Amino acid sequence: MTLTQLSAFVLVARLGSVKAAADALSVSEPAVSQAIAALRKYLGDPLLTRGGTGMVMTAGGNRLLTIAAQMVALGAEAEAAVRSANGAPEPLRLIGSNTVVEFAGGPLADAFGARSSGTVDVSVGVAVTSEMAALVSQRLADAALGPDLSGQRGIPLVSEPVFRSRMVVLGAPGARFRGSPRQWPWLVDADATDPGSDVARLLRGLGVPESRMRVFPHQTAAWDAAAGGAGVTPSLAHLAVHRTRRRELVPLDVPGTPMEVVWFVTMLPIDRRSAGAGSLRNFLSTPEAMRLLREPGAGVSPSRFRPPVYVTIWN
Amino acid sequence: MTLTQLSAFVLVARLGSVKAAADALSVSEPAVSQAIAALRKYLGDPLLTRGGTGMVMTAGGNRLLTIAAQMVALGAEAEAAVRSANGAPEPLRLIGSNTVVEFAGGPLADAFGARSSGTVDVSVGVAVTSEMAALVSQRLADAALGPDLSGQRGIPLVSEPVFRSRMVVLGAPGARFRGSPRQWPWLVDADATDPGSDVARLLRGLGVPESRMRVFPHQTAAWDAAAGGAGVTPSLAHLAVHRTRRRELVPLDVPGTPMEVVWFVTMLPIDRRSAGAGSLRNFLSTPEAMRLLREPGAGVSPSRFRPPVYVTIWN
DNA sequence: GCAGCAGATAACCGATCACTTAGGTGTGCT
DNA sequence: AGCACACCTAAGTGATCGGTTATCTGCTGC
Repeated sequence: MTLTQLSAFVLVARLGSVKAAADALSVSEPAVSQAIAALRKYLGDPLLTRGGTGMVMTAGGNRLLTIAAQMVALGAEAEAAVRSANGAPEPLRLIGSNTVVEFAGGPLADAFGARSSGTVDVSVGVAVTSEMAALVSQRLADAALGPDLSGQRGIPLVSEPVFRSRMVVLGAPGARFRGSPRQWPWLVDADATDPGSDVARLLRGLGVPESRMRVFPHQTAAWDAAAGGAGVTPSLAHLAVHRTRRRELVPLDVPGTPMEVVWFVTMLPIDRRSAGAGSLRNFLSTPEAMRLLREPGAGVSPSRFRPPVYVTIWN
Repeated sequence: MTLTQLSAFVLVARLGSVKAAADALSVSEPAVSQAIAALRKYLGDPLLTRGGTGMVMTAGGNRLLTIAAQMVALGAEAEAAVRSANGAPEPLRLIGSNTVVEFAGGPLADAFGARSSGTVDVSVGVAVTSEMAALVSQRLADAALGPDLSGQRGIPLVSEPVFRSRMVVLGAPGARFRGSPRQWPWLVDADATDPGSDVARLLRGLGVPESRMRVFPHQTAAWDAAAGGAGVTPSLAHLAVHRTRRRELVPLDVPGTPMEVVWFVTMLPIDRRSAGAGSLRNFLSTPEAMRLLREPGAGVSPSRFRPPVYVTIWN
């Protein structure tokens, strides 16, 4: 399986014809035909078969197309990235759990990018707790914002606390729920699906079964639903302060809460750290960064906005 | 540049040593050394240089690492995907603009997945309007939910209206803003950064400059900020109905609003459509789907939850 | 039934890949 | 200085890649 074979396949799939692909690549038709044949043999799947009008993909071919298209594109990207590396701003990849990124990701990236004008290019990603350590130690991310990761066996990482808060359980002022907390309807954000998150820990401690949870794409949506009386929602106290102050939501008396929560920043040891990562570390201990972490939901300017990407481990 | 060369590079970068990588691959040390040499020559960058302790990456090497790691992983994934294609559920990729996915993505995927139990595997992605047509026509997505895409030159796509709403501008009941709308503080979601979106069209029409916009990661966060009096926010009327009913937000009198907005579903023509895509099309005209589109923010069950991914074109 | 077309197969060829063994070179340590 | 270690380079080898031309096969349309 080579990249040339894959790009031949992608082209045939898109154009629906071997001949057309051969013309596009300006090679002979058998060259393309053989590339496909090699893939077929290697993967043990016909991938494309002759149909009445053009080539038609098998189920396997369909799967391959999306992946192969990415590989081909990445190949080109790799070349471009390396060639333009000198003089370009240093990329800095910051990952965090869902909640952290939702509230602090954008503003942090915005502020840090502005401060180190043009020399670093910050991007923010959402990652699962269990993969954070690996992502940082394998240099696929420069810093992780989330729980303490220093204890990992054999991986030399440095975790430092940057922020403390308390997790409480909120509900609409009027609403009453029956039975013990484990029977209440729990409205949670995506963090709850990450077993290593603080929310998941709290829910496990209370014995809440999956059937009593509804997952919302982000914390703010869960608050909205809770304010409408649909259930209760676990939340960091400082993030919901506007809601609690206006009494749209009030803290409920739930065993185990308020729960102490600490956010750590995790990086490689100082001597293996990139310059950008080092100055991010410094930035995180400034009052400005503290304020951004504490104050929920400030928007960023359009030119700086970048959607967070879900990062998973590419082993 | 071959996949074997790239995986050798990734391994050396991770282990920090050519020898260690060679051992891990159980080949001789020069084999790895030469793979790196070939990459160096091809890309014209040292990538890794000898440093006091272990190999240290150049700027170019750093860029290459992230991309190469993905390529290697995708290679393995491609094999697995094709090999397990028979009998596995058909993957169905639905893309939409930011707002659509935020409110309707999860519930739609949840409901459609449940209805066609086990035979399709729905995943939802966010895409930019300008890339939607290409993504669908190149079969990198099966359906797009967003504006009408049928007019594109030469690309045979079918767009059908599935939903109508009106876009209004909302603000906190008490708040007063000075001057003309173009000088107000506008709190927008990520859709506003997509020039093809309805929000961007509205803002352009009003002549709002970038400097007067603050971008929030999602619409709900923008509402929150607007309810706090920080500015005004454009929004689809039906999505904000809870807020307007509770009078946390009220519609403002802005020229050009309310603006008619229609969501279309775009797919390949019927004869080129996959089975899953066809039944998704049918599902979208059921009352259940209509209800999901109309009613904002229902959560999904934890086992079904999947974070939306940002999809871009892989050329 | 047959021409015409598109794709597969065959036979062949030079270039490169991936790997080996052998020897050269740079760096850190005692 | 000299040793040890890790990396690089050289030379050689079989396998495969990527390409060609020529030929075969299967389908479509008339």
